[in-house]
Amino acid sequence: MVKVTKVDLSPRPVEAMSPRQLERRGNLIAAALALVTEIGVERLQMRQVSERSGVALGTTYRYFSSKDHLLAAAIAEWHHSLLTDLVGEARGRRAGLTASDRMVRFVRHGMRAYQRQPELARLRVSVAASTDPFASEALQAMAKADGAALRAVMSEVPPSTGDVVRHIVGHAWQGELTAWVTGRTTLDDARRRLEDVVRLVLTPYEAADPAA
Amino acid sequence: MVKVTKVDLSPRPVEAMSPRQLERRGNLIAAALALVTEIGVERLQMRQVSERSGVALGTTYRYFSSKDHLLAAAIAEWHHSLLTDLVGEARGRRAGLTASDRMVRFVRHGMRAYQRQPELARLRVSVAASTDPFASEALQAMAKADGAALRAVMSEVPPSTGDVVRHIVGHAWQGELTAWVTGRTTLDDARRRLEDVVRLVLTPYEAADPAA
DNA sequence: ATCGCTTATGGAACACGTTCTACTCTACCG
DNA sequence: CGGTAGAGTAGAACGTGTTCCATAAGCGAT
Repeated sequence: MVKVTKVDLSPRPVEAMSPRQLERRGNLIAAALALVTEIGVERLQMRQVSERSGVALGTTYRYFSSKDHLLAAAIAEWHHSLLTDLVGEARGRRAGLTASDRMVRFVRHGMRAYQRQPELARLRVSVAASTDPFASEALQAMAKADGAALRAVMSEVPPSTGDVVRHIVGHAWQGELTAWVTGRTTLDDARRRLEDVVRLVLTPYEAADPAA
Repeated sequence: MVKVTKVDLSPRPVEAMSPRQLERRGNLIAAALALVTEIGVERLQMRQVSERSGVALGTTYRYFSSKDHLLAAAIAEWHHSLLTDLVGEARGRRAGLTASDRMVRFVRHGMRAYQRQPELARLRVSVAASTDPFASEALQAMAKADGAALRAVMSEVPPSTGDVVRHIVGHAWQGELTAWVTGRTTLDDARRRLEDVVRLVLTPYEAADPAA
């Protein structure tokens, strides 16, 4: 008798994984990140990732629905730790700076981080348009973390417009990064334009009481 | 005796093509566009495109360096005609509207066009991150046309800040489109947010003399 | 310990973008 | 005209993401 209904082979939610499985998952992500910084997204192959993390190729697809999904998880992880750094930095020098100044520093440091790891910038860009639902989910989580970080940096901007401002900065960041890694602009121009955007959109809050 | 240097097989510039070649090129782009709207980017295959346009597969690659290049050329063409429409529309109702209002209408109509052709929205998004130099070139041209159109719609905004505003709107547009086609947001939310962005960034010019 | 289920493994198989090969066709130069 | 270079054609071949299959572990319930 032949099995009529196939077993579900799409990735299980992370929360439902055993420790052993979480470890495998972590290894896959770590291997992907390492390989990306070593040889670049373009040359990264799923076969390498699974080999390096000691997992069979087929099994990799039980953890990540696609290459995009794996890459999205990888960049999300890195980006998350970057954000924590940046927020920590910003928190340190809160006093005496306007929201605009703090935000400019924030994105400047962020851009520098990507400058140091251009392959990760490429990774972020290459994954941003993925239509894999699991990858989308990971990207959405990343955008949410972004939003929280930006909110922390512009505490004095009221939530209503702050929301819009966050989208503006987020989109501009992504857009300039994309333009850079695809060779449509230089990194300096991208950085400059992103800072211009921040300033334009935050100058109304220049005069807000910075001591508040 | 074996040939040591291969013949150059990268696409020749459009200006240097014979009429016969321009026609083939046009057929390829038209076939690609038609197929995208019929079956979607995801299912489009180079073999189909070349078959439908009566060109050998290998030859296709003498006109376009990659699938991305072809798709970029295709969406650029469509987007260009969309822009012309939108600018025409906007020109018609110039009187009595602020830059902000005109721009809101502009992006609203633009979004509606993509709503009517969701596959083309997907196409635009899927091609935006391409690293193929020829595709990049096409995208850069598209961005330039975008800029010109936006400039036309916000004639009363001074060039210095207008430049930044154009980048903001352009990035936000692309970003919201991306979020939509990847299922991270609904079309309504995307449209709303894009309009919010436009308004936030153009309200300083609300008071500017609309009769100017 | 043993059944019975799920999960993992190794490797073959498949799909589609891209490249290669051998051949034909066309245009032009003498 | 005949010969040659370039451009096109049909289709095989190759690489890599993804899927499939047969088999082997892992592991909770009896």
